[in-house]
Amino acid sequence: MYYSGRLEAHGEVAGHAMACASCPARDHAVCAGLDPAARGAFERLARHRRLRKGQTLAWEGDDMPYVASVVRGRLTLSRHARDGGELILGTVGPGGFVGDTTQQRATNNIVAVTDTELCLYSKADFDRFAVAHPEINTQLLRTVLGDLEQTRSWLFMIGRGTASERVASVLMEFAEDDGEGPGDYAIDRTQIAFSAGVAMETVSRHLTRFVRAGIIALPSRDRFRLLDRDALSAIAGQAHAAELH
Amino acid sequence: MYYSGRLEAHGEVAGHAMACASCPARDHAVCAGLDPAARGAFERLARHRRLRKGQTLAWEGDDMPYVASVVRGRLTLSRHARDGGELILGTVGPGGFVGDTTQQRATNNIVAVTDTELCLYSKADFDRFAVAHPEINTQLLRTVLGDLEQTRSWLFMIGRGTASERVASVLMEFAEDDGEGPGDYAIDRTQIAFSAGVAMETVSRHLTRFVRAGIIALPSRDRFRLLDRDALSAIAGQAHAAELH
DNA sequence: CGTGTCCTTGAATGGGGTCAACCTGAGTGG
DNA sequence: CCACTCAGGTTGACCCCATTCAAGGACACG
Repeated sequence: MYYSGRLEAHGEVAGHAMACASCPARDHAVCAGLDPAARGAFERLARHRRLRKGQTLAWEGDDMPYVASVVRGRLTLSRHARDGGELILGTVGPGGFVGDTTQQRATNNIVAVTDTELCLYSKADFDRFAVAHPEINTQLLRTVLGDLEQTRSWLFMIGRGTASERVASVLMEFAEDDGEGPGDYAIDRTQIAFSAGVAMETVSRHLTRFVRAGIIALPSRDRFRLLDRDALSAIAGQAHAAELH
Repeated sequence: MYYSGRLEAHGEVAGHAMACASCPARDHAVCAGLDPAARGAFERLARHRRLRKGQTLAWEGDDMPYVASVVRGRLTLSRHARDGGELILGTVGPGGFVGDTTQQRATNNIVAVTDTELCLYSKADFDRFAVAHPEINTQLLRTVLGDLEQTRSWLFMIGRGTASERVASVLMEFAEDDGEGPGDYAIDRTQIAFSAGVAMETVSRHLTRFVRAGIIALPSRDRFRLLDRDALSAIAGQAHAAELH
C-alpha cells in the first residue's frame, strides 16, 4: 500500500496542524533561513503527515509527486535486488529532505524506521516556490551535499569493508542516530543485514562475537548496549571515522 | 606533489584563456542558465587549469580553497584505506562540479583519468557570487542531485554485487564515458579494481572469462572492445540499469 | 499450549583474497 | 640490434570468510 495522491486516503493528519514556530527541525530543515514572509508562504504549501514505524512513504519506481522534509523520526532509503534482497542506501533524520523535483518517480523505497512526521510539498508547488525564492536552494544544496558526502563515506565502507567492519559501522550509526540514552539502542538483525549488505546469519555471528569480546551486550532481542565505544569504532575502521566530519 | 595554493607553481595555464562562448560544457555546467551579465561576472572569477592524465588536483584531507567545474576530460573521486587500498567513489565529466564550499578540506582524492580542463573558483568568490546570484544554486543543485543518485546506484551495485557484476558494471561505465568510437575503450586493470572494490587478480580472471564467453575482446593491454553489449549489461544487472537515466 | 516470528548455531560450499611464479611488451642503454 | 629491466598483467595454489541450507532455540501472542 502506498501514497495514492490523496493523503486523506490513509486517515493520516492532513494540512499543517503543527505550527512551524514549534517545529523541532526549523533550524536545520530546508525552510531554515527563509525570511518570515517567505516562511509563511512556504508553510502554507505544506501538508503534515505522520508515518508509523515500518510504514512506507514510497516504493522505488512509483510515481512520487511530492518531496518531503522530515520533522521527527527517521526514514530509510533502500533498493531491492531481483533476488529478493534489499540494500539500505542511507537514512534521513529530522531536518533531512527526501525526493527530487527533477524526477517524477521515486528512485528508492522510503520507509519509516520509527514513527515519523513529515512536511510534504507537491513538486510543482516546491518548484514554483524555488523560482520565486531561490534562496531556498541554498539550504537544500547544503542538505544534499551532506547526503552526498554521507553516501560516499558509506560506499567506501561497503566497498572495502569486511563483514565485521560493516556490522560495526552499522551499530555505530545506530548509536549516533538514537540520541544518547544510557548506551542502549534499538536494533533489528534484518535491518542491520540490509544496511551492511551481508546475510542475517552473518550479522548474528558477528554480534555474538562482539558480545564475547565485551564490546556490546544484548540485554534483549531488540536492544543492544554499547560497552566499549572505542573498540567498536576501531573495528568499524577509518571509513567510519571519515564520516564524522 | 599537490596543489600548493598557487596555481602558477605548476606552470599550468592560469587566467581565463578560454572564452566561455566556445566552452563545450556551457550548457550543462554550473554556469548554464546564468543571464549574460551574471555569466560575464562569473567568468571573471574563473581560473582555467589543465591537468594531464594521472595528475592529482587534491588529496583527501588537503586544504582545498577552491571548487571546480570540468570543461573537458574526466576526474575520479577516491579514498584510501589504511591497508594501502583505494576505492573510486565516482567520476566527474564535462559539466560536472567538484568541491564543496561548506567544507574547507577535500574529502576525496581528485585525479584526472584523462587530460582534463577545469575552471577553478575560489570558495570565497563562489560563495559571494552565489549570494548575489542565488540562481546558480539551482543549477548546482541539479548537478549534485544527479551525483547523489549516481552514487546511490553505485552503492547498491557494490553493496550487493558479485565480482562479475562489479567488473561488468565498471566496463559498462567505461563504455559510456568514452563516447562511442567503434566499440574500443581504454582500460586499466588497476583502475577497474579500484572502482569495483575487488583485487586486481580477480579483475583479470573475470576479464579473461568475458573474453572466453565472447562478450569482449582485448586487442591490446590497455584497450577492450565491446562485442556483446547486451550480455555485459545483463551481467552488470539491474543495479546498472537503474543508473541509466 | 500451540503457533509464528525472530534469532542462533552448525555444516557444507564456494567465491574471492593473497601469495607467488611467470609472462609480455615497452623502453633503455650498450 | 640485442640484452636487460621493469611495470603491468596473467595464472595457479591455497585458504579464509561469508553465504547458504538446515535444524533448533527463545519468546510473544492468541
